[in-house]
Amino acid sequence: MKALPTDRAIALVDGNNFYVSCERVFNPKLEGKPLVILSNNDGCIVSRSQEARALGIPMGLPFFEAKHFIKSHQLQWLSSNYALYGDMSDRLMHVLSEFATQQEIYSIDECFLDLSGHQAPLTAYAQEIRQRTLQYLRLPTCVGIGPSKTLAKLANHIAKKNPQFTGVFSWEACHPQDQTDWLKKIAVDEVWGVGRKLSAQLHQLQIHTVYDLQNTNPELIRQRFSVVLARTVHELNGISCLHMNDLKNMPRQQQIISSKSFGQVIEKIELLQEAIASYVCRAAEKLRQQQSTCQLITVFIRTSPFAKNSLPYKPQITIPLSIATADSRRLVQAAYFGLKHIFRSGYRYQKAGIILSELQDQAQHQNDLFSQVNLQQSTQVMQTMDLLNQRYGANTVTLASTGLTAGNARHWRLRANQKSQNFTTRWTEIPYALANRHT
DNA sequence: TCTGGGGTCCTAGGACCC
DNA sequence: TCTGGGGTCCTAGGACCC
Repeated sequence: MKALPTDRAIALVDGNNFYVSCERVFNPKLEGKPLVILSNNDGCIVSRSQEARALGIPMGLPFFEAKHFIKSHQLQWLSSNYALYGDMSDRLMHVLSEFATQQEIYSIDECFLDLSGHQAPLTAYAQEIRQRTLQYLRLPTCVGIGPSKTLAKLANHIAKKNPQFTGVFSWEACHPQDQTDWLKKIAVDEVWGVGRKLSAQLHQLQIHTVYDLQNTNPELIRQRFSVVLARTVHELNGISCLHMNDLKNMPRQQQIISSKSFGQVIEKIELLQEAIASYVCRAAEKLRQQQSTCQLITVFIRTSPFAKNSLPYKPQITIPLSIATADSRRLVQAAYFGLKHIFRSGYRYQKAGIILSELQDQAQHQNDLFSQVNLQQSTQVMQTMDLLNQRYGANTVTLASTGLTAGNARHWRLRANQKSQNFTTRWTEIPYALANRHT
C-alpha cells in the first residue's frame, strides 16, 4: 500500500443534476419533486432529480418508458432549454474561475481547477467554492480533488455518492489505507475513459475494480488495449498525464456538427433538403463566430435504428471544397450535391446531419486563383446576415432553402412540448419582478 | 405512437511512393 | 518477367466523454 502523491492538486467541480438545478432556480415549486429533463425531440431522459433517481429511472431512458410515473408518482418533466443552461453555465464558470489561476471548462456543467500550491486542507477551500456557487447562483455542486484529472473525477464520484462527505472528497485528506479501500470498492467502469466495451474486456482479464486497474502493468495495458488506457493507469497512480487546457491555450475546435432527429419520419428529398440547409446554416454561423473556414463538409442521413419492419440505410458522403469557406450558400450547395448522391427513395428517414471539418483560421484563408468567387462580397453578405440575426433574433434572415413553409408545417421540426422560458436570455421572458426593474 | 446531440482521440488498413 | 519492404499519408470507423 503506497500513498498517492500530494504535490499536485486538481479539483473537478460539477453541478449536481445540472439541468434540473437550473430549472429549479427559476421555478422553486419543482423543489423536492421527482423531475426529469428530456433530450431534443423529448426523446430521452438526460437529467434527473434525486427524487426521480429514487424511482429507479436510469439516465438515458426513452421517455415513453417512464411516462407511467407521471400518474403513479406525479413525475414532472420538461423539454430541455439549452439557452437557459448555457447561460447559467457561463455564470457558474465565471464564479468558479475566481478560485484558481488555471481553469479548464470541460463540459456545460463541469470544470477542472488547478489548486496546486494551495494550503491544506483543501477540503475547506472546496467547501468555500460550494458555498459561493450556492449563494450566488443557487446551484449545488460537488468537488473532487486529486493529483491527476482521472483521480479528481473519481474523487468527485465518491463525493457525490457518499453524503457523509457533504459534497467534497479529496485523496490528499484520506489515509493511505482508506485510499486503497475506496479503490477496491469502486467498479472499474466508473473510471473516466473506461466505457462499456472496455470494461467488458477488462473483466475478462480479471480486472474488476479501480484498484485492479491501478495495479496492472501499464505496458501490458498498452499492448492489449491502447496508449489511452495506459495513460489512465498512470493517472490512477497519481502520475498526471492529462494536462490542463485553460482558456488561453485551448485548441481550436476541430469540427462542427449539426444534426437532429425529425419530429416524424420523412421520405421526400425536398424535406431532407430543407432540414440539411438549416443544419448547414446553423453550423456555418458557429464557424464564422470562431472566425474559421472549413474545407470539408460531410452529409449523412439515416433511417431509425429501432424501426423493426423497414430496412436500415445510413449513408454518408464527404465533399471537399475547392476553397475553404464559411459562406452558408456555398456550403448548402455542396451539401445538396452530396445529398443527391446518397439519397435513395423508398426509405423512411429519421435523422440527418452535417459535419464541417478541416477547419482553418479565417486569416490564413487562401483564395483559389481560378475561382470566380468574390471573397470580399461573400464575407460581407454573411456578416450582415449574422448581425441581423443577432440583433433581431435567430432566423430573422436565412436562406430560402431552409424552407419557406410556415413554421409548424415543417415536418422535420423538433418536438419540444414543455419547455421553460428563457429566464435569463430574453428580455420578454425574464421573471416579472426583474423585468420591471429594467423598464 | 414515442429511443438526443455534439464533441475528442486513436487505430487499422488501403493507396501510393521509392 | 518476376519480385520486396518500408515509409507516409489519408480515411473510416470505433471507442470514449458529457
